[in-house]
Amino acid sequence: MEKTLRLKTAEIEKISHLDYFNIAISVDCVIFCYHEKKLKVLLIKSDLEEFEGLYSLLGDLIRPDEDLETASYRILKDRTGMDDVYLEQVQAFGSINRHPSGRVITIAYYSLIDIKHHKLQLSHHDLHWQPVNEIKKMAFDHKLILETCLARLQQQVMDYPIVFNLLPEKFSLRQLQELYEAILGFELDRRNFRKKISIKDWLVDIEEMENDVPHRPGKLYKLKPEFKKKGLKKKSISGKQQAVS
Amino acid sequence: MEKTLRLKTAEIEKISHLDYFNIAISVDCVIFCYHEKKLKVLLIKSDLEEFEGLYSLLGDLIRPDEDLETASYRILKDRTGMDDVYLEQVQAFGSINRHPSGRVITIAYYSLIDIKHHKLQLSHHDLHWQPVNEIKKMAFDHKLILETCLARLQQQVMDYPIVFNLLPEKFSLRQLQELYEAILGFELDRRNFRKKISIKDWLVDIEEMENDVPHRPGKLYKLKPEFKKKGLKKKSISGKQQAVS
DNA sequence: AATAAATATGTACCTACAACACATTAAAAT
DNA sequence: ATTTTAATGTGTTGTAGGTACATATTTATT
Repeated sequence: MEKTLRLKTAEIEKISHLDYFNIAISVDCVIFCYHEKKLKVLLIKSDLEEFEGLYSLLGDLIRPDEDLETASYRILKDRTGMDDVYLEQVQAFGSINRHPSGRVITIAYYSLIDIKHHKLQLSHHDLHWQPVNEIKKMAFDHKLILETCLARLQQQVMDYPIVFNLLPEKFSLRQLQELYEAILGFELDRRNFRKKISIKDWLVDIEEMENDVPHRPGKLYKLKPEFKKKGLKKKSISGKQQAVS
Repeated sequence: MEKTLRLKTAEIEKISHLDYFNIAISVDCVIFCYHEKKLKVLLIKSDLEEFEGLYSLLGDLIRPDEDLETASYRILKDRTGMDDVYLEQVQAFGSINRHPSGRVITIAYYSLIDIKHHKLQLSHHDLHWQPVNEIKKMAFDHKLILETCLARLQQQVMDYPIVFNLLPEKFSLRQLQELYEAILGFELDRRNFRKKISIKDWLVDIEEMENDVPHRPGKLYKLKPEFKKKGLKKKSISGKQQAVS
């Protein structure tokens, strides 16, 4: 930041039309949902001719009056009508030629939304929920961004209670396990999964049973209220507290 | 990226002097070293009047012809003369008012360098190695950035062989443990630490002994060659492979 | 030769995880 | 009404790793 440090406001204005400011900054959102037992991502058809027929993530340039999170939430709100969701920054992507029309550095976020709570104008906007494991090619470097965000989600999913946006209020352990399998991409042992989850102490047994299943109904659970919404707590290292200052 | 998507090059030029491009992008590097049994960070005295007397991280605006990593390595090279180091992106910081002179979004990297291998012009440039646990206030939001990067380093240090840049080629297990304690901020049990490290299988016993210590000398070790330089491998989840496509 | 201080290694206990088996319940089929 | 089916719910065992803790060994110092 040294060079920037030395700039007074007047100087900033002087160079603001120079090359340094010919870099645009965007936010791209990997919006996950869970539908038909699959993990899906919200995509939009690219209308850049370079990427004809390909889909891209939802994103937009950052506006001067909004910070990064605000920009991400704006995109989410615009596209899904929802803003009460889990959202996390993953990484910045800044290869020189990642955007064919100019230099654009993008900051990737992922979020998890309940497909039932939102009203998409899917018909209007070339918007499309695509199962993640069926995606082959995407516009820009968005395939890489998607994979990076998915990997991050997979890392966090067992440690933090973040996926409950993707399920209805009340759910069975089977539903939860199927969701985890969709996210992780492999099958889990039912007994071990239940043990793992019960140790976490994230759920409340609400003393109700499934009633719409064609077999023995399972118990229904809710996420404990203290974990609702943005429930990311950092794990402590080695059981002890770290100290910075 | 929808808006960006729709831009042709000509359109980009048209709006390139508008507000959207009045955001500057920088890279800030948290450069760690290990010296006198302390974890230290390379800082530079701020000469912004708003931050008189405070230090800031080393950073610079990103140039149009370089990607994010290149910019980080440039800063490292300029400031320390070294480019053969571990470097990792941590997070972007983009609060609206984080920079008093204008809108600057910054992408934070951290790196680990061996203080003995570099030639700083400490006297010239107001550069200064500051122990991390003695830092109280910094310019901009750099205290937050530092803490975020330190937390990331602390997360990774036990899982990946990344800290060996900070030690001489040959080192004893005691030296290594002291380094870990400096990074983590708390003491470790000697016997358990040695066990943990030996399980990792990162080190080679080079059949030499310390000879400059005023007590019983310990064995010396080297990092296995396959982990030299940038040795970050992602751990698999739950022992199985993930699949995206 | 005795002392001090650090190295080097080992044990016991507990927790977590993976692989695996069996009894129970409710719906569906006979 | 009884049997069958398919899922739920709960164990057990073996293994690996983590934490707490003790003892013997080696070198320099006194």
